[in-house]
Amino acid sequence: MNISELARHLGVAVSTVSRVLSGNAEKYRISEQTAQRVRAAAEEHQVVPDPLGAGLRRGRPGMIGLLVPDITNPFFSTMARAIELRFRDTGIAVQLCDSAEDTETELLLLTRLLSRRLDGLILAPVGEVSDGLKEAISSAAMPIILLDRLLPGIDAPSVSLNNREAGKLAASHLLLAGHRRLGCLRGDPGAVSDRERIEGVEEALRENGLGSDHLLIAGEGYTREESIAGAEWLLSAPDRPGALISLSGQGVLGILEVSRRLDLSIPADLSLLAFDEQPWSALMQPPLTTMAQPIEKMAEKASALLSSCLADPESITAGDSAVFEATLCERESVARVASS
Amino acid sequence: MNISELARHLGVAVSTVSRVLSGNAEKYRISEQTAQRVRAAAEEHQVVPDPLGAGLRRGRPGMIGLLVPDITNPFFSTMARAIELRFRDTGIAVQLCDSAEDTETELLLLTRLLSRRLDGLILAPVGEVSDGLKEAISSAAMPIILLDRLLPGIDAPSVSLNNREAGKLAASHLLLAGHRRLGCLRGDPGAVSDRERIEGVEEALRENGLGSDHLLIAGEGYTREESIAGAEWLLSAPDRPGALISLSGQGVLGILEVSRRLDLSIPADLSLLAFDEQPWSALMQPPLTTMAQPIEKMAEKASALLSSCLADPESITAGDSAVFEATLCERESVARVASS
DNA sequence: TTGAAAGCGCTAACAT
DNA sequence: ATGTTAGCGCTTTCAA
Repeated sequence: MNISELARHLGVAVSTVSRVLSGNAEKYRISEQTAQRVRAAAEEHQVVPDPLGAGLRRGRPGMIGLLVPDITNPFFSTMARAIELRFRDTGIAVQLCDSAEDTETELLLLTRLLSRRLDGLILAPVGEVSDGLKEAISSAAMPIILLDRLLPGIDAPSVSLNNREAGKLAASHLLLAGHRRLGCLRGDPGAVSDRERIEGVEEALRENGLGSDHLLIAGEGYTREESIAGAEWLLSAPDRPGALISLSGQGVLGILEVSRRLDLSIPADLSLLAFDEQPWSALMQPPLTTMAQPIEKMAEKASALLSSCLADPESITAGDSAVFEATLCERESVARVASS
Repeated sequence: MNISELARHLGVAVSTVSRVLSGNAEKYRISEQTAQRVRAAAEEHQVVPDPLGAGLRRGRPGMIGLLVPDITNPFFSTMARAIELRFRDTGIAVQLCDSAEDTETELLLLTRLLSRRLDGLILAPVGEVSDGLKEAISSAAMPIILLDRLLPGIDAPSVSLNNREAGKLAASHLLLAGHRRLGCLRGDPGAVSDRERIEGVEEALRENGLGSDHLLIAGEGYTREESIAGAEWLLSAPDRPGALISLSGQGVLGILEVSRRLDLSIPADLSLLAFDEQPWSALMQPPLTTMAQPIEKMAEKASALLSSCLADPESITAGDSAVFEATLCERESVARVASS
């Protein structure tokens, strides 16, 4: 049953029912008596205004899009949950899309999402900027919030980590422990976030009077195979780094697998610091030292930014972007060594 | 720009544009020339039929709902990804909802999803059946596929694991290794899936001439705290089991944490077998013996069932439900002991 | 305080 | 092979 039928059933006008069920009874000064009657009948017959009709009329479907590179990554699934929860109360649904860390898929999905005339979009991009992506985002008819990995040259409100500082913090921790040769396993070589983290690492090295010849970088992607390949390269280098930083949450698994294969003991032979705190981080042997991101807070902030845009599209600009700080979780995968 | 404007722009009827852009050019014998012209113009002006209008007219929004208990659980996020991918090509979007393993939230979300008049719904329930849930599902106006945790008394097509057999397989493995006292850490005590797994365990015990006094069961939920509490109870029992089965993917983390705290070494002091293969399972110390579920295949099957329902609601009944088998991944967390 | 009616963008039945 | 048009369910302006 839809609201017109309900209206006929009650002998009132559709508009009255609409006003009551959309919570505008007060605004239109519907008599308390009528309102009650409508609500009761709606309850009884399980009548809810069809979002399709309402959306069409309003010009907004009451739905936002969420495009992430990998919902399987705890980082993004945690965000997805927080975002859905946050918008639930507003009566706004979340449409999920997963680009599988692939830029082409990402562009395809983004285009579709944009053509769906959603209320807005939270985009956690793969990280590489193409002309197509730039074009799509800048010509978008809906508010877009960038999440996690920013896109240089794209001017949109965003929520991200202070990657440079996080990288610096990580490297400093390793340097302070006496390490002098560092290795970084990154995810996507094109992603700014990883690049910024590496810049932070380099800055820490510099402050310790060390040049970039003390830093090895590898990694061509986020998959298990790519992580393993990168880790292999790092750990079989002639002058093997004594400490590794995994710049992505998944990368550390590759490092662990390879170090086991090469019979390198952590932290005796190799110190390890991994970005992203995971449920299993503390349960590894040894427990992993990690850089934790305030995932929920970031998701919350992204949701808040988008909410503001929905209320008033002009209220938020790229200037309102938020940057969060990572925190070091010291455990036992980093060993103190005599600095040579 | 919408299709009416485009039609005016081209000097053709809206219906023509509609027919071309909905891929029905052939069916309506639109001339190739006109079709080309429309397609080109649509491309140029980035015109896509508004799903809201189309959905309203068709009576279907071109969207399915996906309600999971915890998108943060790799089991469900992997499924979510597979499902979204599968429906992407059909042009059907996926609305994500997370019930946070809470039955009340679940019912609320389910009610909302049902009132959204979606094309269909894939429901991975928390596991407990309430009257409200039963009522909601049976009176639903859209096809619903149950995923993973079934609901007794609810007659809907479903995709699940052969939990009984999986439980039996797990227990047999432990018994064959010489263990005689087993412990199970379950998630939700109300969920059938866990109950069936436990039945399988009991069956294996029985076949080995052992009564249920050889089995300890604990666990009140899926959170870290609940897992730890359950593990603590199991491991501090007077006659502590020599082998534990984690019935949920997360539970094993609780067991690991508690066994470490109690200074129990795995597998020397305690054998461990965990349901669900995780990216980190093989990288634990020792590598974990697990029961792997064919997640992608299950997601694929659920999608296929729902697709069939969308094509013809009558084509699928509860009888078409699919049951998958788990496979044992033998690693090193189970020790062979002298059976007493 | 409530009702009538227009129209959101689209598709499909009907008309030509 | 294409055009005309009704109407999907709703909200909101205008009228009373």
